[in-house]
Amino acid sequence: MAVKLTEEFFRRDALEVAPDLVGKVIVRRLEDGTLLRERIAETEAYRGEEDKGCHASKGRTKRTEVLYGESGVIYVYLCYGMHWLMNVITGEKDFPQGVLFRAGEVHDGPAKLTKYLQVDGSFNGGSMSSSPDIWIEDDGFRPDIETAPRVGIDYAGDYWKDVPWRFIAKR
DNA sequence: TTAGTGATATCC
DNA sequence: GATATCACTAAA
Repeated sequence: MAVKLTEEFFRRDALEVAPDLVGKVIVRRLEDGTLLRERIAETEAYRGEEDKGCHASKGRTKRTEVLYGESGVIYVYLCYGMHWLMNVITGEKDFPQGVLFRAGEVHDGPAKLTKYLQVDGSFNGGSMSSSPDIWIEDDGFRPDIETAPRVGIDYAGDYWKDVPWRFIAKR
């Protein structure tokens, strides 16, 4: 029995939402009606302006604007000119925090996920809790979860790059 | 290990 | 206007 996650699910702290999302299923409906499903295997939390790994740490800009918005909003960001990374915003409005979808069970790697799901910049600012094209389901599966330091943010400094805000489903 | 890629931010 | 930076991947 699959339940679609609502905006309330995302309105909690990123550090609660991120591990809760592991084991959930991303469902993507393509324009021709095809349904793509991918169980989430790995997420990372980005939380607050003081988190040097979070884009919002540099202040509120055009790019990070959606981080400050409503929970459940999709934040899609083009990295290195060729990779779309997908996040969902969590927590209250005006507090920048979100969860990055880092890997699925099948498609391991943030850019591979978006490539498979055919997510691009046009999804930025959309909603994960009320969009007809993409949403997340809870089918009751509860994996064991491991934590680890986040990756790809060595520039963030000794403290922030080691914070264990990465959540991985055990196999 | 390194090249490739382009939007964004920051600096003239 | 120009340059530096980057939550990555693939190829070697």
